[in-house]
Amino acid sequence: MAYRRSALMEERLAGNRERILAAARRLVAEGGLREAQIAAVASAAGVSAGLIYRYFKSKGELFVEVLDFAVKHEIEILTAIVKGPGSARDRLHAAVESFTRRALEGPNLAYAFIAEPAEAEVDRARIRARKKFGDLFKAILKEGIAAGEFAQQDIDITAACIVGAYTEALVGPIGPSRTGAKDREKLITSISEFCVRAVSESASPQRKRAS
Amino acid sequence: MAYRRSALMEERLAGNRERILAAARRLVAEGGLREAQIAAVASAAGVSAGLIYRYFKSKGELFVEVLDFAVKHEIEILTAIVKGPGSARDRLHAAVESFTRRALEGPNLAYAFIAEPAEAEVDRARIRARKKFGDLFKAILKEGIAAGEFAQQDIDITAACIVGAYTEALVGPIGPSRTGAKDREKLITSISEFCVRAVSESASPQRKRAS
DNA sequence: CCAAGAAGTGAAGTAGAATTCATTCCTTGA
DNA sequence: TCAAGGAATGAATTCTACTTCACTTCTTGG
Repeated sequence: MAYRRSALMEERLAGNRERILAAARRLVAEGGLREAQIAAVASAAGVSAGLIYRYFKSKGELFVEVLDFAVKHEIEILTAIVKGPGSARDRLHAAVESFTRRALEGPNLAYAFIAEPAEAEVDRARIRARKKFGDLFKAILKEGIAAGEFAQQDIDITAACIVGAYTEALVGPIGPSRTGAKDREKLITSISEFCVRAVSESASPQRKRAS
Repeated sequence: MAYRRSALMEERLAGNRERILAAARRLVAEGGLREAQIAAVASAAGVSAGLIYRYFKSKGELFVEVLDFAVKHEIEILTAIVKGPGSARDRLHAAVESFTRRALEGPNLAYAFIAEPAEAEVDRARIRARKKFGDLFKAILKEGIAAGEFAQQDIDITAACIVGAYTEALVGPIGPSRTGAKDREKLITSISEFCVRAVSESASPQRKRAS
């Protein structure tokens, strides 16, 4: 027995792992999953391509971890809003606003997580993430409907519509190129207001004909 | 000169072309662009992979044609609704309902055409298509806002939100993917109503900020 | 029926990325 | 200091598609 992991070594290994993850995160944020190839990640992390496979079973697994990390952060923030004070309407508005604002700040990260196709594993992780986001919205919807703030509606479908609405509205601006900071605020506000209106009772009755 | 295309032959060739396109369409509808590889299309069309390149310059060109075909059909139907009679609200409802109903008949086709990224050429075609859909909704929105039926809002962003909402609810991971005909009607109705509510003035005035 | 030439084939060529693995470099404990 | 064995390397391999092309089959007009 001439070799055993020392605490120092253990730390160094953990450092490697973290550096690989950080590099992957950075590359995705900068250029989307497209640009985040194993060779590029390795080079950015200052390790060899082969080493990545000592820490992660596959490329997919690495990026599932990257995605989960970001989603976890996102969910924490949104959960705080959802469980926080205020009317359902205000919280819904705040949640959408918060999400879209951060999405616009790290464009490609959001794009990657929302729309960019990837390995089957990553896709599955993305679906889990979307479900989690949907669940948060469902919680607000349930309360809002119970409180009479929102119109009667199917919360599953509405939650899907909300996630879809802000996703689509974001994908345009964050996919191809960045939008100016000025338009950005407008975009954030418009999306949030769209979502709030969408769940609220309409002013004029649904039946109403052109007047 | 011992060979010249006869009318019969001409017809046969056109048939091949059509069969290739049909196979591509079917594969996309079933499994998205992912599943629609040249080899698979060839096999589904009953021709060799090589033959496809006699009819289409590249994979991208083939799928641009597939996309354009579907979009053209869709646009025609929606245009008729948009330019038809009725209040803006009714027409918006009808347009979303019409689109979602048909989308449910071929789920992934809609998704692939609206959301799934692909070859650069296909992406460009997709962006054109999206713009066309967006323009149709924008036309209704403009009229509805002018007529006082809808709330004041940014029509570009709203149009994107509408497209995103029904897309996600139809084929996204949150919405139900395979449902019975009974739920289907519910889904169609819920989505359409969501969209109409989303553009209409809310019953209770909306605060700009939680105060 | 035959030869010219198009239609059609599908295996080989390519290309871009992921993954492996023989080899080298390090760390550790005796 | 040394050797055992893990850590790290990166070129070679594998994988997965698209695309080409040398060859075969079919159609046509004489």
